[in-house]
Amino acid sequence: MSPVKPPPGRPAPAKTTPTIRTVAARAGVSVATVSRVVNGLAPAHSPATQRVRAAIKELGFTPSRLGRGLKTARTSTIGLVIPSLGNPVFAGSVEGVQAAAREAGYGVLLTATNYDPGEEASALETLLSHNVDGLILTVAKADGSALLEDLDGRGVPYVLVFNQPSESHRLAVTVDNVAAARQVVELLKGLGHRRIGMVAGSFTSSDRARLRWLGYDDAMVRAGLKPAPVIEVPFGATDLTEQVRAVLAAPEPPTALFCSTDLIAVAVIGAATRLGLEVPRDLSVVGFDGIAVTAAMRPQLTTIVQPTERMGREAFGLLARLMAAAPDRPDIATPVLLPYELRRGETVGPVPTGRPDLRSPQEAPPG
Amino acid sequence: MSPVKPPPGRPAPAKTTPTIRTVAARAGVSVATVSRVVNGLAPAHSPATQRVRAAIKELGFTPSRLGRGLKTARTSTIGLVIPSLGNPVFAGSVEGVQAAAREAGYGVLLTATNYDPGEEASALETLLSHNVDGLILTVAKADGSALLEDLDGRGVPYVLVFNQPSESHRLAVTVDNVAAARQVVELLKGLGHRRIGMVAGSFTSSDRARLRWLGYDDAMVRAGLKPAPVIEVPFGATDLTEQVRAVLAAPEPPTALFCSTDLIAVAVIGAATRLGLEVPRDLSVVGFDGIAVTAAMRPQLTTIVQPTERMGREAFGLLARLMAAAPDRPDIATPVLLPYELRRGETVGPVPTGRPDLRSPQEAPPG
DNA sequence: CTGAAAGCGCTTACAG
DNA sequence: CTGAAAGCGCTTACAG
Repeated sequence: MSPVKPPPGRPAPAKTTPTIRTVAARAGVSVATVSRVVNGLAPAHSPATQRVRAAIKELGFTPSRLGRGLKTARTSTIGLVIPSLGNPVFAGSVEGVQAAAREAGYGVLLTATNYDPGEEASALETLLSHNVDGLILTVAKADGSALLEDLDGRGVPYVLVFNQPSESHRLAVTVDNVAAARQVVELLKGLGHRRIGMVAGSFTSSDRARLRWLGYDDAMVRAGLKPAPVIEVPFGATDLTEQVRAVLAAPEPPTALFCSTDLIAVAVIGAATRLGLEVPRDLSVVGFDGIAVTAAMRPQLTTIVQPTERMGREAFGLLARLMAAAPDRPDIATPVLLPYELRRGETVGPVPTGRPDLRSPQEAPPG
Repeated sequence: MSPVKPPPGRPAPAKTTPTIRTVAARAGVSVATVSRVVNGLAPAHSPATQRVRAAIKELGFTPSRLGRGLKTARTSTIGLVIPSLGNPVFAGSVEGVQAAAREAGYGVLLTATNYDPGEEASALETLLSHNVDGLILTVAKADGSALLEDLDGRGVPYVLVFNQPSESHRLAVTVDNVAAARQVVELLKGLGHRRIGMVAGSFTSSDRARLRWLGYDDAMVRAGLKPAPVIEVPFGATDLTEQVRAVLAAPEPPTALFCSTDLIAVAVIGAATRLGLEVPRDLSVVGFDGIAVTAAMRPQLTTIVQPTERMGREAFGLLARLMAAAPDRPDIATPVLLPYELRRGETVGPVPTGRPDLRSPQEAPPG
């Protein structure tokens, strides 16, 4: 009566997956011998080994990770926690982690937390309940994080990416956010800008944003310039017209805006355009991250390019060492600060000599 | 001699993870009872249950998925295969899958194939070796795929995302790519465009690209217009200046370009800008996908917006039904075609009346 | 060089 | 309602 039947030629796929026992029977040896062959612990050319190899091939046997894992307390699986895939900068590190992990025979269990510190804890719980051997994390903040303390206490190996902890015992792969931000300010200053503002993602969701602000603030002060109050915007916001209008309508508006991420920079440029300004003629804009799409855009975004894929790869490398080391020797590896690159792009230019006045009538200066 | 010692206050974290046996001993019951309590099979208020619950809490016990998995042949883990995270359109579906999976207590093992059909097979092997309960895939092509045949043969439950197979027995969550592409052509035609070109990602890496071209071709013919030969570009290319120059330097160059993805559209707009053209004044451009960053850009990209996160969620929903069903009843679910939206944006306009001549001198028309 | 046996942490008929 | 026991697929001392 069933409307669709499989073609009669194809028999029911009741083929049960072969186990080590099936293989042993087929090869006429014990399961121990099969296990040794699979793990490379058997003599390479003995007749028994030959027969086992043949049986494995004929049966298409793959050892179950569950059985193995139960015995060895290892799953060859790591957990990866990131704020969001919506930002391609994280996509880059995920690809790096994933590629390195695959080469090493590890699986990657992925979770996104949507920049919500509350979700971080539950994501971690989920991953831990899947018996991951280690973790690679990008969290809201690395310093004084109860979450990380907890992980330390449990003795779970982990490595941070993007986070830049001040406590050096926490392993992290990142760039020098402070130095990079300083360099942005210096570039802008070199172009003649004195009033440089900063737009940043929410500090409570991103210690990187805060670090970049620190670098901005420091460089401004050193250069004898007055840092402007930071404009914090929520992550994921695509329309920043009102924020940009507000900052440009101030009495002494900035001539350049440093954004803590490329995504914010794109939104700022979009907002400026909508307000009738042209970038960089009327306003210089700099981002941070170096996501691919900003290289294709015209004008090409000026930004700090992070080696995201490499960051992911190196993070897995560190984690692998950690997982291989005895649990009481976590000092086997040290934090990694990777080089970044300031891509000059086309969104910065000299100080505008005059530009559309965005102040609303009632705010216009006397005269 | 070790330079850094843990503070003496904190004892060595030798705390061994509690097992079902530990809990049983603590509560003075058998492991069977603990198992029943954990799985909600014990009487809710019996004294034994109470004691077990207390012991679980005191010990911080979480059942090992390895032990459970060995018994039940389930890992509560699914595999997710996508071409690349570099394209945010996939990031969206990944987030959807991941969120739905987490809510259902499933872990998601992620792998990217870099649009390489060869990597698809090895990625699948890796995932299967991790004993995933099911798979969600975006592959190069769904029709006549040896990979999918193999999966069918093995009886592994899987659901496709983005792929739009013509064979209806393959479960997929996608949009109607052909219809959407037609709609783009109709929009352009309504604006007066007659010479509409198409730039597409490599057909061999993406059956979606081919389907969108099919829709384009069909709509052109129906409208009495002449379809131009498709310009295939490799995935991941950010500089399309030469390709765009070539197509616009042709004798009867297109006045509008339909791109099979947003990322390609962004690159095409960048190339046009570099060539001294203004979009949409000199050239109309339409994308496909609706990735977030194109909403922030000015001019805002005209594109087909796919509900990517929802696609991911629905895919997991289908897979969950499949995994719950008996292996011989795969007909429990049917393919899902989700609605898309044509976002008008700002990159399309009327046919240009005149624009910079991109033909090189030797190609200039006589006179 | 190879095998018999114990055991990793669970679940689940089977008794009682 | 609860427990004793078998067994899921492996690995690994321990003998031989």
